[in-house]
Amino acid sequence: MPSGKSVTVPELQLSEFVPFRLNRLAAAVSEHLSTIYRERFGLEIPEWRVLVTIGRHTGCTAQQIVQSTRMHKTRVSRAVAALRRRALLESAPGTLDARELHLRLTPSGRRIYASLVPLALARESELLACLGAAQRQALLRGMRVLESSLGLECE
Amino acid sequence: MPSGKSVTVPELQLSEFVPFRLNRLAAAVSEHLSTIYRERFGLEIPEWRVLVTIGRHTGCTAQQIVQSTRMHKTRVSRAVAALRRRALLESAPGTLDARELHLRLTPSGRRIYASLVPLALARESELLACLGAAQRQALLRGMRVLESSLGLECE
DNA sequence: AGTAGTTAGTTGCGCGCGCAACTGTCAACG
DNA sequence: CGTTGACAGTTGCGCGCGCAACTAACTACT
Repeated sequence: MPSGKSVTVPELQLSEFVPFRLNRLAAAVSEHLSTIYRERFGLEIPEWRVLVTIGRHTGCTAQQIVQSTRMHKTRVSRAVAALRRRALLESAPGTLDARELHLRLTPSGRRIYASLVPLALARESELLACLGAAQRQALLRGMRVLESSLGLECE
Repeated sequence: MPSGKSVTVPELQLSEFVPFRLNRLAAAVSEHLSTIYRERFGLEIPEWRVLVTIGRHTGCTAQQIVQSTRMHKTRVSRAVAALRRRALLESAPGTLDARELHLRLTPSGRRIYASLVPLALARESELLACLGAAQRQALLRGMRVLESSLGLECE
């Protein structure tokens, strides 16, 4: 007969728990990055994502932004509205389908895009600079596998 | 004299941009994990984190939870209040310092803790199961380096 | 053509978050 | 002691988010 002592409950240390660590890491990176587009250009994350997506895919629709960023459609809608208020993008109803709005940057929107992208890419490089080349490759490959396993593939 | 063509603006593909990928990955993992503690136990993420932390460190204070989880103190305060409402934890003012509240799980809180932790650890294993042992090690090591570089060390 | 079902995008609503201000307690210093 | 400043924790407030419901436009089927 076993002793009266209760079974050992496995311990969970939050700071070693991968889901928690991912959240914390993502939050810290976002925080670090947000100074670029928030303080210097008054953009929030959703607006920044929309701006970048339209910058690459001129004339794309809100629906395409939803698919490529996996943001909720209301979030996209509000980010587009905010950018339109600031005259950083224009929209025109599609000729074939009048429901969809084709979006493109205005000159001032494109100006911000052009000055923001190099800064963002530089920040990304700084972030990864603490890793050796092989380590960086391994990390990115691991992330890719996780993304694929979770069905996060895009485009 | 260079041609009149404007300099090529470097392109940024969001789905290749590490900060975006980290956010998306963390959100997907949280979503995947949340079914455990939300649907089955009616807990939200902050409550789950507090529960786990107190489960490991009986008698700890809110301040210690803030430090070890890096959550905002108001978020901790509200999570503690929610758990107390459900009688999953008790609090007692410190004998040495009456400002701090020492927190510990009630029997029913400990029961939930004991059934939740193995499920969460299993989910973490499932998540990482798509990676080979070496790949997993490399990913975790890379994350550790990033965390350290961003000052996210705990305990 | 007319109707039903679907899709693109917007909006009202409730909620959880972080900020700032607050209460209560402790420590330091004259 | 009394006062001043720091600290633990709570609360009022504004805001951005996602859900659900909505409008408008397209498609399909009879």
